[in-house]
Amino acid sequence: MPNNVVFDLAKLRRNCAQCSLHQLCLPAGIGQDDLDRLDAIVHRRRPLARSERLYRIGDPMEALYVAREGSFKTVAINSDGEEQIIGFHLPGELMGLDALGTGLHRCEAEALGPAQICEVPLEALGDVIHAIPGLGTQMLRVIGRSVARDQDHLEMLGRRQAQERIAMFLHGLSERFRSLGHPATEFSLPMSREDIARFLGLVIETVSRGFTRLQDEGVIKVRGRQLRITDPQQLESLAIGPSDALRDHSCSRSA
Amino acid sequence: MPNNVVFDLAKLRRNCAQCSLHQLCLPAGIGQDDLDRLDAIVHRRRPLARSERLYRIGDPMEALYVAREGSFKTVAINSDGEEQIIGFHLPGELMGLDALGTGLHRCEAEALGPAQICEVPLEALGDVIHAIPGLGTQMLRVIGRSVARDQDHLEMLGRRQAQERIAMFLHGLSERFRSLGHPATEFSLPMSREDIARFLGLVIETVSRGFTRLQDEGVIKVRGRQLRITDPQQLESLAIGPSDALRDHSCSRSA
DNA sequence: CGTGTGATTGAGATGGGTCAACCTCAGTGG
DNA sequence: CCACTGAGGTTGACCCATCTCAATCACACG
Repeated sequence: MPNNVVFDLAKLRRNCAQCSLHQLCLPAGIGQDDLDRLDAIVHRRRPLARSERLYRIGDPMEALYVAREGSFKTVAINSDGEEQIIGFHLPGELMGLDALGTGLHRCEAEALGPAQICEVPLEALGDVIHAIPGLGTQMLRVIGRSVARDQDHLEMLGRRQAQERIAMFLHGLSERFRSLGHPATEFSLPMSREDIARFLGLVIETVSRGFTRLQDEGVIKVRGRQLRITDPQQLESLAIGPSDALRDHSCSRSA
Repeated sequence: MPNNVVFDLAKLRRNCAQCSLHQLCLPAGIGQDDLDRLDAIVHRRRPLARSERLYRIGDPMEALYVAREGSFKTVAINSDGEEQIIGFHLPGELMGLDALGTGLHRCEAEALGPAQICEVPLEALGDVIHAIPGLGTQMLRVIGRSVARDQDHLEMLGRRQAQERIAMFLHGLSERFRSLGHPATEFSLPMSREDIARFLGLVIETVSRGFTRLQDEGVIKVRGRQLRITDPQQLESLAIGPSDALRDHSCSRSA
């Protein structure tokens, strides 16, 4: 694979520019030197197959990972074997922060399909953070986004009805695809219904019924994992501020 | 109150040693110089009264905060005004990470009772992190613990029954009191039933019933906010691995 | 053309939400 | 000293969203 190192580096750099690492290294107008230094420490790993794991619960933290191709899920498993999906990670998104606290991973990261990743070894990271001004701040920002996502997730599990959760999930996924440059209204779900259910704190049948209902309402069109959002507006209003949406309707009629 | 500055600083340092900042600055055998430097940037603020807010949603991030006396809650409020409590913060625990991502706070931090805090101004923090080797790593560790707590919370909201949630909550609170050097089996709840409900993703009546039921089962004794854990063992087995506990019982009898 | 895995659908059971009454107690004022 | 008041907490009755259990479907794969 490393048949041509120069070519490889160039390709890597191009990739970094369009993955979440670009938010980690580029924004403050990073120089070419620093960029090279960063590129030099980023490892690639052999491709992963579906259901292969990047790390398991209890593994010592060795690196931060970025999905380069393919998607991942991070899963927490409690004492009685129940799984809770903590997050899904599309190409360009970060994984591995769960071990920051203890140095041991508390989740599993599992490929949802064939995948490739970039890996930033932990010890190298410390050096580079010190060497490149602003990188530490940037990294905090990336971590912060991850924290924010967890908190949105919390809010969703704490207060929302099944149907709202499903709408929020699809809407969020659509936005993430959009920001990756993929079509936002037609894509294929990288994860199973089971995974969705365990992410949303629901049971698979409820997810299935929710999809069917959204389809009956003309909001989406699903067939297996293939999804088309036929009424993005409506999906959005179901997702953000469900009662707002209702209020909007009634207000605009009465006012 | 700041009648004697020298005395004040000494007191502050003593306080830092026993609050979560000690995990942030002391562990790698930090020198006296660095400790002084850290002490110098830590602000105190005037005492806060019950229901006063440290920051509000949308406020720019200015500092990290540590509860010094009294407890806090951090609350997310969604589009239709529903509140989800993201976390409770006992003395020595950190607040303010929620703004790392965007630089704007996405939660409110509100004092549950009379409280005092220490404050680490953000810009000073950056300097000190660079100046004190190992502090950055330590800070990542503290952040990691906060992430871990959010993920436990997620797991709880996603998969657990009301009664398990309540047991987990009380058990976790008890552990935190223990690690603060307070009695772990008898304490007063810093938050209302309402707050507990909104933290657990339940309604207040369910929390109340849950308490009553735990009391009927002889696990706790509650009167208002005063709580005694009469059977810590049983509480723990309800909290961690509910079905394990059941399995244990039946196994130990049959095997 | 079976066989298995994932998804959908239906029917029935139930945990916990909703609504409403009531209790407890601290604070206040007569 | 007692009655009133209001906020927080408890309890009960009812109901519904979601879970459970089970049958069926869809489709990929050997």
